[in-house]
Amino acid sequence: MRNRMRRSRAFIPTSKEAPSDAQLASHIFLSRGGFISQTAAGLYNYMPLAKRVIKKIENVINQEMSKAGAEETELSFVTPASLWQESGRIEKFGKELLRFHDRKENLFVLGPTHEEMMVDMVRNRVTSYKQLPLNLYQIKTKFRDEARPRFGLMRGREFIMKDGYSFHATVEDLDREFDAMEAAYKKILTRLGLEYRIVEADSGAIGGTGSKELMVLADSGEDTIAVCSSCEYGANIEAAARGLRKDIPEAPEAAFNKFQTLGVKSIDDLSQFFKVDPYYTIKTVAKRVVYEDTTEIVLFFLRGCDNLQEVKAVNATDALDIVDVTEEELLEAGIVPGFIGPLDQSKAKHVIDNDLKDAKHMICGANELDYHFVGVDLSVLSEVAYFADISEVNAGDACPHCEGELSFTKGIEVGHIFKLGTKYSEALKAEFLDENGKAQPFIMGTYGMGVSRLVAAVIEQHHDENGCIWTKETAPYMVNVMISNIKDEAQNELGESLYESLQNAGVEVILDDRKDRFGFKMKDAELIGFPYTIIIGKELENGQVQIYVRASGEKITVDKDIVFDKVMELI
RNA sequence: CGGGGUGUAGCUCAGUAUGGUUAGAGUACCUGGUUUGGGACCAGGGGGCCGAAGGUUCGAGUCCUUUCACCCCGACCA
Repeated sequence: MRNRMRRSRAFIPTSKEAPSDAQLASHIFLSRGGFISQTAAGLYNYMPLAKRVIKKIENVINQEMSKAGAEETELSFVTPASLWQESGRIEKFGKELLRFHDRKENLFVLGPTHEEMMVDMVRNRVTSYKQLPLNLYQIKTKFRDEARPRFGLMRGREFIMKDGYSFHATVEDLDREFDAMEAAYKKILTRLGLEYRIVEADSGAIGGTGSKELMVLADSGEDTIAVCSSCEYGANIEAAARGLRKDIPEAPEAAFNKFQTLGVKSIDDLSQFFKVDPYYTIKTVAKRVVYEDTTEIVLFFLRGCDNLQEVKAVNATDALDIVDVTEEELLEAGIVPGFIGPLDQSKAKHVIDNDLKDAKHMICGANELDYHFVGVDLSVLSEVAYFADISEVNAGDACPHCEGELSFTKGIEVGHIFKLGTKYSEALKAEFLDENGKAQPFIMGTYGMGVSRLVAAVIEQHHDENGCIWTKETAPYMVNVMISNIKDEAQNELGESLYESLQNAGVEVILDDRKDRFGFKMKDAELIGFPYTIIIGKELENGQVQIYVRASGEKITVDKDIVFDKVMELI
């Protein structure tokens, strides 16, 4: 049977040059390799090769979800805004929600995630604890009108995501399912051939607990994650915790006193002025904290050697957002920039880092121009002040779980799972009757995985200067049969017969039967990244062909009669 | 959403300070020929509303105004 998986007939528009705006390897090679084409900011067409890769990733996800007992669904992409009003998220999501009216002037949004839709589908249809648990998912295009889409498939406005939602009668059952989903996600990433890390994360605007992100490790990743050198601990820097500090510097002995410190404002100046380690100084970060309808100045206090982690700060203050504050605004509030200390609780709300609880021998601002206190003992504040974890971990800090050390690495967030609890089921009044006949809101979990982002992530982790290197489970074609010179009868004949026998054996194979020269076709094969290319060329005179292994770059010379068996063995 | 940049051939870009033949190059494409183990060579050829609208001018890719799009830094981002 003849088919069209011939390079001479296929639509695979490769090119030597990448779009001028492409920065990431995945963006460059997916564009050059004829996988994707851009239509507008953050919008891409998937050309045949990309579509094949996407299908392969989806297959792996479907298989593992099926094994884990989850059922596939597909919800409408256009969703009524009324559901978003019901959950209260229409305001929170803001401009990322693309809204529009239909001909009857009803308001709709393009689904950026489908909690509301899924809960709406299930409510009043699942009404008894006997019907639980339930795990439903879909793989579908999502749309988020990102303020700044970038990096090709990595961060588009339109993207494909697998989003799953589970419904439970008890918290224990949710915990069980959550662990099962984590295990399934690990299997998926392992099968796709990715090196990854599961990290603790901030649950963000969607709310919930037990938040974990699946990070594909790559230098180009947008997220910074802290990982332990000896145990499994890993966390997004937004949520990373640390153990007790071991090498505490020698404390400066001094009785409580006020010192004149002319013009000494920064931590650097301060530690030099008093010749003490910044560990014993108190850093103040003043911010304006934004709530739904008000804002206020909040002072965050940390050890001089630490930095404020803004996501933690937002969580600690229960705020919507945190923005910078100007010196003028501080002065207006009676606060003296450069000389702020935690001993005056009257001017603004204070949040003190946990690591400062009961700290002694400290140096801090005296809330008076050009004066600092030394020998400060913060235990006086233990009962009155508000303490929280607001500091960002540093490389070299101790692991919170073992004797190891934390270091930073970059990751691409390809999955996020967390426990929603009853947030949406309560808002949408989705309830079931429990064993006592009492109405209870569903206890929910949610499990997301970025399919189109995974396409990019595979390439970020697997490429070289010549192009893509697809893993076995992601390759658009496993074998590329290349006829070096199509005018050569013998080469042609062998190419055609190998092409056919591999197809009959169920191998995904493409035949490069183009009239181009050897070098051109090799470069093209490397750019696209087929795992194996059978080179039928000059060596055929000696009855031999070569198998080019894309990942290693090696060329295995084999007798033409055993090449089929050899390939079947390799793949 | 703030700050900046760029729009000229399918793609990558010159040309715009100082307005003036028929708007260029490389690459890709078509024809013919030579070539066939690392993105070949020779010859010929097609391809453009110079992002859009308005204006200044005898004359605008070039100057002015408006607008749209795309990109970069930041903010944002289940």
